[in-house]
Amino acid sequence: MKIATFNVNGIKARYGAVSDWLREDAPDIAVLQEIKSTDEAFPREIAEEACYELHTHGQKGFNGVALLSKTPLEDVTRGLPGDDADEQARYIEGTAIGAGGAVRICGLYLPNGNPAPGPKYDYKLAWMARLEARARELLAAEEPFLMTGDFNVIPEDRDAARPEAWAKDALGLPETRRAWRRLLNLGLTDAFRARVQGPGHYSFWDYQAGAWSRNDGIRIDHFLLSPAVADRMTDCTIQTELRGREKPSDHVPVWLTLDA
DNA sequence: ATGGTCGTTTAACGA
Repeated sequence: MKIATFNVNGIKARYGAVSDWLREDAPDIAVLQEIKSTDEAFPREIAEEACYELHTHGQKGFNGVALLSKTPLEDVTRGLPGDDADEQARYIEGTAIGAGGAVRICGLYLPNGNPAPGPKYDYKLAWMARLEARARELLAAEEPFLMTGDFNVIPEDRDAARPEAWAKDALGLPETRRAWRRLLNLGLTDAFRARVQGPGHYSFWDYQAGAWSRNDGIRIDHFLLSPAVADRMTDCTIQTELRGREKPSDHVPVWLTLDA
């Protein structure tokens, strides 16, 4: 089973790119972020024409996440538990039933948090604490799961071309990295880092200042795997090539392959 | 130190 996460930066602007990607690369499950669309305005035919079941959790103009699956997902839920007043569409879960067993897919678009310090950074840290609580629940239930999406977290210096440029940014601040390590310390696996240790592997390049042409990137799109799912991983790769195409997103897909 | 680029929505705001 192949699962891909992709921050598309607007599903309408990326209609052609995402449509081509689904047909050519055919993930079994696609986890999308920043659809920037309401559920009603989402172009459903992008999924239907490529034979995907579609589940969206959108809002007008900003944020928004989606799950696309070749086979039906069970128990789809929307929103991250822990704050009933949170109106931002950043989280969706569904259970995939594969030959290797059931996996709970948690798709997320973690808050950017800039400027830091400030209320937006407070919201990011509170959101990360809620994500940790959700991970604890799933671990306690012994439910195999993965959390994937745009985490807006640069885990370590090797995950940025210029780490010094991010040291005081909400994506790279020590408190952000501590919250990330709390997730790892629960026993979750950073899938890409379990496969590749070296520097120079990124998933985002800013549109500005020729960041892509200078390979001035950061790795912020991740897969975190529960122990049972980590045991099933056979590969994890970044589809860097997509960033060089016409009218790209500023993020590229990250892929996870599980046995069966 | 500033501005540089996109997407959504149409004057800024978010990233």
